[in-house]
Amino acid sequence: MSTQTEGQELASWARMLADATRATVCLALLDGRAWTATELARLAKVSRPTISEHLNLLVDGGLLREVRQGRHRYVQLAGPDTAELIEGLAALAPRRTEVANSLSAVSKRDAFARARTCYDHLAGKLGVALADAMTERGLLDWSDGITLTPEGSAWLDDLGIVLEGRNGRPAVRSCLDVTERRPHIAGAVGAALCSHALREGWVTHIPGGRALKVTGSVREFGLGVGVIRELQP
Amino acid sequence: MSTQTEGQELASWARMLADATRATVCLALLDGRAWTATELARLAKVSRPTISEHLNLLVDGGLLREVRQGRHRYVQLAGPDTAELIEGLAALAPRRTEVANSLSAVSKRDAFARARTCYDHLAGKLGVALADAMTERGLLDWSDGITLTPEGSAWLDDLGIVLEGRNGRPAVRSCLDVTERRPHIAGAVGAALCSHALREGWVTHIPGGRALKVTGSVREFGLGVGVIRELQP
DNA sequence: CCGACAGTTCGGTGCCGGCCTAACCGACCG
DNA sequence: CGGTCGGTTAGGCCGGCACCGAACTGTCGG
Repeated sequence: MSTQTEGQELASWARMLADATRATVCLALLDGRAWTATELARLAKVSRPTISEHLNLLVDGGLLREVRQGRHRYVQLAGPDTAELIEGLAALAPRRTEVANSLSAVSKRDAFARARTCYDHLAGKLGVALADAMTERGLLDWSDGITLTPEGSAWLDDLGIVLEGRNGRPAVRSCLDVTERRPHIAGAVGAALCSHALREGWVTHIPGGRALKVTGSVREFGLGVGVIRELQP
Repeated sequence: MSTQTEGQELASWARMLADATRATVCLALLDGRAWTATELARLAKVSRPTISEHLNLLVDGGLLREVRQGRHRYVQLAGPDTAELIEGLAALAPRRTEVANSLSAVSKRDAFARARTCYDHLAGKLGVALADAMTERGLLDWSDGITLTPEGSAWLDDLGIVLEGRNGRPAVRSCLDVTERRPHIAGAVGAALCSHALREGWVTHIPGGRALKVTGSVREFGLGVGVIRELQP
């Protein structure tokens, strides 16, 4: 366990993200969807052979998981833990001041900050507000890590939410929000809440990104009207 | 805020750690001390010109801070936040199964797991046990992030611990323990507790690493005898 | 002053890795 | 079956960068 061999491992791991193309891919994959190789090539503005090599590297490194279907190679983050890892890093990495000049860029960024998906759960002001509301109503217990209280479980039942097959995944996990810098809800419950909200139409995807449009129905989540107003343009 | 430019930033940041030599340096610096360039060159087994370039890169990148004194160039982690970042990454990076074969390696690793410093605070079983004990006695409040309760502040006073000049640093912060995978206490309080324990001789450095020798006096921290016995060889 | 020592600058070398084009394989589709 | 399209393989190019030795700057101690 010399510092040197440790260094080797840390470095070889960091190298996976130390390339602009690969980093772009991983960031894109944070939307939780499976992308095809060509889609990613177009996104990262490189040729298909190039993206192919990068994907090999990331899959071999265990960061990505792939599914071959016919002539397509679908690739996605290896799992929730991997997603958390990328998320965390992106949140930690010192952010250079980003200048949003054009009007459309500004509104886009605002929408992103208001509400979006983060891998498979809700994030942005919406995600943080949801976590706050749940805490306030005694649905979450933060005393030791973070857990769902009995009231929390009952609440999920009321909403008709069932946690489907989570193999060993923690029911609820906190995840540092990239824009808010405060925790929001991840884990199996986070995923279930997100898919429920989408299924019920409480939030809908804004095409071309991870940003979400928030409807008044999110009050079903126990959010106050004032909060909800802030989540809308 | 395109995914592409984000990728650039994440990548350029990750590149700092994507070299075995630089990673080794950062890991070594986790002990919180300031090292000279030559020491690091010897540790990483590279020439002095080479280490000089690496240090330039890390300092420019904001990961390291340097102090020039006479003909020496002392370098250390830029700050607590940077240390947390490296720590976090090292904890997250998938660990290959490390085989400790020799007897001395085993006992070394055990000592490291039992008690050590982590940047400027206590870690290992000791760190986690301390956090547990403080929580149990109502000195810490985990309901919103983590804070010191009034009882906690009083306890610090009793021990004669004063928090010196912490410019904007959170009083108490939780930090994921690399070996235990459970939180221990960092932040200004963590640093104060650590330096107090060292000053009082409750723990002492085992030469040649970050590992600590634990004496019975740590009961002053409110640890049970059973716990303390586990912390000793 | 004159060595000894810490660190840097400079030039040069070698290699690795990211990228491309061209050619190929295999799946799907009329 | 022939065309199209997604993906991979092969080969070659280029740039960057990690490294070193040698020479230089600057500091400290006799």
